[in-house]
Amino acid sequence: MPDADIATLLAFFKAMANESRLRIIGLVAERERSVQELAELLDLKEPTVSHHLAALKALDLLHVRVEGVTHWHRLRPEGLHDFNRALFDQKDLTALAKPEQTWEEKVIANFLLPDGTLKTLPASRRKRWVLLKWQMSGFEEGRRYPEKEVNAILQRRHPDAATMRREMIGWKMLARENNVYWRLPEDQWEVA
Amino acid sequence: MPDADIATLLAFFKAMANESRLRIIGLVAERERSVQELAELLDLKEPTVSHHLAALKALDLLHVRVEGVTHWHRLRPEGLHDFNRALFDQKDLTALAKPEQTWEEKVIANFLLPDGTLKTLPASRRKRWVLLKWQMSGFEEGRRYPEKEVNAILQRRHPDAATMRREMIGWKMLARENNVYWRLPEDQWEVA
DNA sequence: CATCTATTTAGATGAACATCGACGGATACA
DNA sequence: TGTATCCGTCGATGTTCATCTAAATAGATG
Repeated sequence: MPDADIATLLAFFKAMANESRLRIIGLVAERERSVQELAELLDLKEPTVSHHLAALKALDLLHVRVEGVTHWHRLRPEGLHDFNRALFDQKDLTALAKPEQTWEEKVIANFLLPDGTLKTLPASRRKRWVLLKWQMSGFEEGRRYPEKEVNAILQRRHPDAATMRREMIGWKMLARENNVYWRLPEDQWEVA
Repeated sequence: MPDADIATLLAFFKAMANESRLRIIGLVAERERSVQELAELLDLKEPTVSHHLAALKALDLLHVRVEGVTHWHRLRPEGLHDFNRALFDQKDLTALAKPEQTWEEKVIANFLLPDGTLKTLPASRRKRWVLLKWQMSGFEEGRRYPEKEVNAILQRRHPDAATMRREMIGWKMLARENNVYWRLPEDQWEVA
């Protein structure tokens, strides 16, 4: 864990903010434990324990050794120490204030592949609007774009340029006349 | 914080397991902040921020300076460091396993009045079994008890000695012959 | 293959809690 | 004394999550 972004810390704290999971951590810190052993000690049903173990595994806090049908779990203490360092030096702490990834930024991050193109166009009307707004950075105000150029710009992100173009016009981000397009001022864009 | 009991840690993690509170911590780590300033920065209403600040104050994580009607909050970093030490030293960690008041101990605690007698005999078969096991500490192995003495011992906890006596025999904790009773070895007791 | 055991998945339920609007208390200031 | 500002309390509302039961999976064993 290089630096502590708020989402990572939040996930960690949520995992620890539960008595059952805390006690599981205590138990698997001592020695290997099976699911049913934990269930017995905690007075919970196996599915519940399994659920908690999955949460801890998702944070890479556990090591699992499978022996037949039995799963032996033990603590990976390095996992905890990573979080420890991430949290408690002051520099990282004030950084918690900054990283507000807004909802829109999260939407974009979620649909973006490593190569910078979009996985899909979201089904949700509002998310599609976010991605269209985002793509408007490809257009300068005061310039006129022939349809071929509009398509080329949009296809850098996703092949279905026709849909994106049409919706951009619907939201009044782009205007068209005689197959020539131009960017409208941002304060005239409609909002989702 | 002398040593990390599970309840204290749990309270701390619950406080941190929330994005708004984490971001508040980041903001008040930088400098003093008023409630409305935080509300603005977090895009929340004042009552919500007030609620979160109360949670952090309850853990003694904040310092508040009142200036007229404005409350300036800043982080008390020592607060965080206390929790840090409590958690991440290995000895304390496995200690999380111990404070198990086990389920059985909780059952006993729940049915016990301050004077050491039982409120009632639990309706649940399994809980009644726990309380019978617990009362077996009144009997020594290798000794023989006339019925009158058995009743006297049991009535120290609850007046219905007959029921308890009968069930102890059913669970093979006690054996009887000719109205004389004796304690059976613990590994022969049946379990609920 | 049939069966048993250890675990996981899926879906339902209930409790805890984050957030809000409405209101009230306190301080400052005209 | 009235009014504006800042904050906390209260009650309502919707969401998140811990837990359970039922059922599915998967290895072991006969």
